[in-house]
Parts: sequence; C-alpha cells; structure tokens
Amino acid sequence: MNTFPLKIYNTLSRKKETFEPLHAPFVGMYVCGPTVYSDAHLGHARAYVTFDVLYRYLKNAGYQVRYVRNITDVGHLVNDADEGEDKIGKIAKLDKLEPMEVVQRFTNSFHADMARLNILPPDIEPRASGHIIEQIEMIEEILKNGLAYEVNGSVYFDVPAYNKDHKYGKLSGRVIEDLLSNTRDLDGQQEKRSPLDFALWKNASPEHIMRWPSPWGEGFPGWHLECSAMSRKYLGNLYDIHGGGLDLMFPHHECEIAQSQASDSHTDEAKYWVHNNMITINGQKMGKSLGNFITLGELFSGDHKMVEMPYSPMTLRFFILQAHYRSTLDFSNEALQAGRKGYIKLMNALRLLEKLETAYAEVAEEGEIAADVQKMVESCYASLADDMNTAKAISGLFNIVTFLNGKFREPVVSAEVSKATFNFILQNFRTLVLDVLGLKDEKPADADALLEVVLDFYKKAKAEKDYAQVDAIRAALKKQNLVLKDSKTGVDWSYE
RNA sequence: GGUGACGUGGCCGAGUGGCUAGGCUCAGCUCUGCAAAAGCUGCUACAGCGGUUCGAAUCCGCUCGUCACCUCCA
Repeated sequence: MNTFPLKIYNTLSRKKETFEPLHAPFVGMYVCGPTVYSDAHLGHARAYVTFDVLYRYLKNAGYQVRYVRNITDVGHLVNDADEGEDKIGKIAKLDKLEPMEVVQRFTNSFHADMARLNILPPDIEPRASGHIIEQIEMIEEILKNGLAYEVNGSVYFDVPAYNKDHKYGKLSGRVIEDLLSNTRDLDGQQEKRSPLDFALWKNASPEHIMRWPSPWGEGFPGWHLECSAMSRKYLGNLYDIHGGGLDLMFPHHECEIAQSQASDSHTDEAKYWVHNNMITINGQKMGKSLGNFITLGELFSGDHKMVEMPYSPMTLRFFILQAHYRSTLDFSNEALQAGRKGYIKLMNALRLLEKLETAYAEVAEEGEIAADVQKMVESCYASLADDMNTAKAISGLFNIVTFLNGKFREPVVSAEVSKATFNFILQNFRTLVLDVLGLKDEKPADADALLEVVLDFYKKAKAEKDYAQVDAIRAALKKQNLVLKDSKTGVDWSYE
C-alpha cells in the first residue's frame, strides 16, 4: 500500500524532491541530537517526533534505515556553578557535580521522555565526547587542505578562503558580504582572521572543565564539528538525510557542510537536508527569558501555568502531527485540549476496529464501498508521501473514522461491508496509526484506582451475602494474579 | 539593518487557480434510565486594497500586521 514515491523538501534546493536513496535499499539518516545540559522541552519533542515519523515511514516503505542521532556532551559546559558562597563544596570532589554526571543525568531523562513519546531509539547514538579522535582527524584534514589555521592553541575554519571555491551560505541562503556587514563584536574575535570564521578546536581556558589533549594543546572541539565527524564515521562521506530544527540551519548546518567540503570528504555531507519548524507558545517564541519555557515533564504533569491539566505524551505527539512539520506550531491550552479530544477519538475508533476483528458479517461483495475505502486509505499514504504531510494524513484517518463509526455498530459489522474490505481497513488503519504515525493506545487508567472500584463491589456483594458474586470477583482477580484478603479491619489485596 | 517565512471561520490547522481538509468549540436533532460515545444538521473562512483570469484563499503589485534566523538553541 505504501507505494507512493516519497517527496521531501530539501533545504539545499528549496524544493520538494523525489526521494532517491544513494544506495537503495539502504538509507542513512542523521539528526542533530540534544545538548544534554537541561531537561527536554516542547521543541525537542517536535523535532524528534518529526524525524521519528520519517524514520518509521522509510522503514515501512521497505528501506533499511540506519538512523544516527547524537548526544552533544562537550563544549557547552562551563564550570559556572561555583560562583556562589559554597566553599565547602569545593573541598570535597564528590560534592561537586562531575560534568559527565550532568551529562548522564540529562541523557537519562531525555531517553525517558523520548520513550514516553513512543519515539523509536536511533540505531546509533554517538556521543561527541567519545569521538574526539575522529574530530581531530577531520581538523587535520581541513588544515592540510589549507582551509583552517591555528592561533594560540585554537584552530579556526577559514571562511573567506573556503568561499573562494565553494559557496559558504548555500544552505541557509546567506551571502557572505551581508554576513560580514552585520557581524557583532564578540569575545575572542581577535584571534579570528574574519568574524565569520568559526572554531574547529578551542584552547581550554583554566576554568573550562571538559578538555582533551590535541596536537594544538589541551582543548575541546568546536560545536559544529561533532556532527560532521560522527555522521561520516557511521554513514559515510555522503549520506541520504540530515535532519534538525530550523534554528540549526544557520550557522550549525552551514558549517557542517563547509567542514565536510573542506575535509577529505569533499561533499555536502548529506543529499537531503530536512528542517522542522519551530514551536511557539500562545503565539510567542518559547524561551527561558520570556518565561514561557515548558519542559516535557511539566507538560506531562500539568505543573506549569500555561496548562490547566496534564497532557499525556500521546496527546502531545498527536498534537504535533496535526500540523505540517515545516509550519510553526502554536501551543496553547485550548489547542492542546482540541488535540486531546482528537487523539481520544482516534483511539476509540482503533479500539472499535480491534474489537470487531472477528465479528464481520458475511455479505455479497460490494462495489462502491470497497472503492471508497480504497480511496480513503490511499489518500492517507499519498499525504504522507507528499513531504510527510501528517496533518493531511490525519484528516484522512478521521474520514475513515467517520465511515467506521457510521457503518459499524457493536458488535456487528454493517452488512454492506465484506470481510475483505473490513480487513483492508483494519490492517491499514493499524499500520498508519501505530506503525507510521507512532501513536499508541495509552491505557489511561490508574490500576490502583480501578482495583478500588472492584473492591467496593466486592464489599457490597459481601455485605449483601451475594456469595456467587463474591466468588466471581475473587476468581476474576485471581486470573490477574491478585488475591483478596478479608480481615477485621477491611478488605485488601495482595499479589499471589 | 540583512535574509527568509507567514497572515485561513470562535480556537488549532491542511490546502496553493475551479471539485470549497480535518480536529476542537458552539447550537439543534437522532440514539439514550442518566450520562457519555457515535451519527446527522447548522455556523461556510481565507489581513486590506488593486490587478491578471471565464474563474483566485491559491498568481502579480502595493499597504498593514505577525514571526523566525542572523548569538547557545529542536
């Protein structure tokens, strides 16, 4: 069914292009991962849900995908925690946070958040700190090729020199002259020959706590370099898809391309550069300084002033998928409410469908209905193939839902629908919702609360000496490996 | 300042020359012990002005407005 050729918007060409893998049936995909210095937020959810769907889509279409998503754990971490008055903490090494401890903590929480969102883990998740050697190698190539220079233990990429034979700015549409006329004065610019130059390797100042030896002294790699080096290691000089947020397009991805061209790879690194758009909160950019920053934990718990109730991971996932990935997406309590209801409606339809699986009616073959169903299902796949238009695909799913709800009444399928047609819907609906969009039924119930309900019925039956009912409840719970215990103080249960 | 994007009904959000997505909300109806769920019906929009066209939300121009990137950022 998933036979429509995928078209994907390539930032490099600014056009939708038909996706043609470099080495079919294999597909290499690299997505810029998080910098693990704080909790994951709504923006992370959008980016990784977007590329999760692309990953799932490609796998579903029969490709063998190697998905690489890094963890950035070097460079950004400075030891600014001991500005305060805690002098004792400085004495005991164990009282201070090790940089790797910070990294591990937020890596763990990131993984937990991603799992809750039903985002498949990447096939390789390399850490920047584990690939210092590869990064140094790449710097040496760029130096050898004459497109970088060393100053005081730091190595900078020579943008003007590179721009002579290449076009710096080709991805983001920048023109080097425009960039030059608008540069700001920043620290450490004195070492650079041009303000556009960027660091490949930075000499570590004494307060810098993450440092590695290199041919140029102790330091740490520039933050654009890890992605070029690690993607090359695992996917090759040129691979299929590079993804990330729109905010990474410049300068991060621009620099990646420059590095790959300037190294011995001599490629644009990836054939298709794909960018998801940003999110806003009540129409405003999300930012710590704006006071509207919201982490995934806060959304899931409802512990944030913007939301009036907890919103589940699947509600968030559904909400994200209801917009096209290249549009900005606005978060508000009202919009999330709508998303929540829509998600519930979809899941109710899925449950209805599952229950009806064997309860079809025997009918003569239908003509028009089969054709209609075929059309509805096809439109969902076609939408996904058209630059991953999940919003349109979901609207198609809801058309199927309305059809289902109208035709099927529990527990019998409408006699107008044949078994073949029913199975066709069931199979494709499942594939689309569960496998490609990656939604799942969240069992909403709190098991303890449900057990309390059962216990209340048990107590009531006991009080009424309805022992048939009492035995039935005990037997049912026993199947769940639970046993009820009567005591003078009341009724309780335990694991059996 | 430079570059780019956008402005769709009460809200969110697809669509990009004719066939007027979808979800949520609201009103009514069917169903119903109550309540839901579900179905049906209604509210039928494309910032403003002008142009191209048989025909424009969709193309072009202008005006107004919003946003993003240019600095760490998904």
